[in-house]
Amino acid sequence: MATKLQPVRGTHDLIGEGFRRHHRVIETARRVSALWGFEEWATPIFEDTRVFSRGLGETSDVVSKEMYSFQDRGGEGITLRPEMTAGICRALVSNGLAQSVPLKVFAAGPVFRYERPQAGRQRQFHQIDLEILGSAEPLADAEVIACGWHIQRELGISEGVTLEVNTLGDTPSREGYRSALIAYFTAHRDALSEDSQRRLEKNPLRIIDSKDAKDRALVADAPTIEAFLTDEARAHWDALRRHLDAFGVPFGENPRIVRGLDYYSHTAFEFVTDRLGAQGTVMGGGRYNGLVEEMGGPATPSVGWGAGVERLAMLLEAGGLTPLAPRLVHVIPVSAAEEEEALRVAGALREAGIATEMGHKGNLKRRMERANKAGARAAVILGESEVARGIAQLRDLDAGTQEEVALDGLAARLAR
RNA sequence: GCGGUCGUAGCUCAGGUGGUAGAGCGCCAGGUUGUGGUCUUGGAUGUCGCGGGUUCGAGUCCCGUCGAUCGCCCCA
Repeated sequence: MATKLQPVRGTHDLIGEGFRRHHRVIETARRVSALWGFEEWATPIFEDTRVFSRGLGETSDVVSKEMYSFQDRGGEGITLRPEMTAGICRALVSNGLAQSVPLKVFAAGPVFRYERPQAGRQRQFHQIDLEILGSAEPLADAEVIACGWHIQRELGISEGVTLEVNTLGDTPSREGYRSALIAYFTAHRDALSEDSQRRLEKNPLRIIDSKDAKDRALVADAPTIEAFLTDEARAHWDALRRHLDAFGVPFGENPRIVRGLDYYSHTAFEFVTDRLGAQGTVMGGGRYNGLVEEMGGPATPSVGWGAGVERLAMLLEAGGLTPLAPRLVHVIPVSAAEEEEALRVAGALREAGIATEMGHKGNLKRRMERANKAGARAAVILGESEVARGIAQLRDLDAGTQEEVALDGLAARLAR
C-alpha cells in the first residue's frame, strides 16, 4: 500500500453530521435571504489578484500575508478568493449591472486564507455572504443586518450571539479621528505593547481593539470618533440605530469594532459569541462606498456582511442542533428470485417520492442488519409467496411490527 | 509569523523507572433453515504520525518534520 496522503493543513472533509450541519447553515441562509428579496449569485473562487489587492487594501493582513496567489500557466496573476465581497463588486461591474442598482445579493462558497489553523479557523473555509449594492441609505445597512439576524434565529443559534455595531464615519470623519489617535498614542508610545507600536505605523485604528492590558488602559482615555463625526456621518449613524430598533434587532454599541479590511466606512458590525474559543466573530461586515469604483465602476455605495459557515455550524453542534440523517425505506428481496420484482417496487416508491434503498447483495438476515444500521424507518420484504400474492411484508423497524400490504398500496401506506 | 499541549487498531483511549503492543466500542463469522435492534460464542485488525539519533534493545529517551489542538496575531 502506498503511504497515506494527509489532507492539506487547514482543510477539512465534510462528511456525515458535519456535512449536514454545513448544509443546514447554507440552506437556511439561502431560504431566509430569498424571503427578504436577495438573489443568489455565484462568482468564481479565483480572480485576478488585483481584484483583492486593490479592493481590500495592500496593507491589510489578508492581502499582505494571507492570500493564496499564483501564476497560472498563461502567466496571469491569480488569487483564490480570501473573501466574497470584492469578487461580487467586480461581477457587478463586469456584467454592466452597476446601472441596475440597487441589487440585493446572496452568495455562498469556499474562501481561502493562509493562516495558522485553530478552532474555528481553517485555510479553506466557507462563507455565506449578503450584499446590498448601490444603496447609500442607512436603511440598507439595517436591512442587511436584520436579515443576518433572522438567519441566525432561524438556525436556532441566536441565543449565545450578540450584535455589536459601530460607526467608522465617512472619510473626513475618519481622517480627523485617525490623526487624533496617532497624536494621542504617539505621546504614549512607550507604554504601548509591541504589537500596538507596530499598529501605530500601519493601522492605528486597530489599537482600539487590542486585547493587551496595557493598551486597554491607554485606550480607555483615548479620543473616540464621536467628536470627529461630520453631520452626515452622524445622521447615518443615528438613522441606523433607529432602523435596527424598528426591525426589532437587539444590539449593543461597541466603539472598538474597527474591522480588518480597508474598504469599510460608516457602519461596522459584528455578531460575536463566547462559545467558540478565541474566534468569536460569527458574522461581520459593514458599509463600503468605494469598492465598486476600485473595480472600475461608477460610485456605488454598498453594504454587506460575510459569515463563517463552519463557525455557525459549530454553534449548531454546541446547541445540539445537528440535523438528523434522512430515514429511508429498505426494500429486501428474500432470495435472488425476487430481486427484479424488488427493483420494480423500489422504483415505484422512489417515483412516489419516498426515499428508498435496496442493497446489492446479502441474505434476508444480512439485509435486515444493514437496514437497521442505516437507520431505516421500514423494511419492505418480498419473498416467493409475497410476490405470488402481489403483496409485501411491511415491517416498521422502530415498533418491530409487521403487516401485509398490497404492492399497489405500498407507496400510499408509507407516505403517511 | 510567535508560544504551550498532544499524535498508539475504523473510533475513544490504556500502555510505572526503555525489553518488539492492549481494552471498550465498531467490524467479520457462528448460535437462527425467510426477519434487524437485546443476548451469546469465536475471529481479524496496528510500518505505536513520519524521518533520524542514543542503546544489545525505543511506543517509551533526544533531535527534526508533518498534523491536530489552545492562546497571540488576524478574522468568518
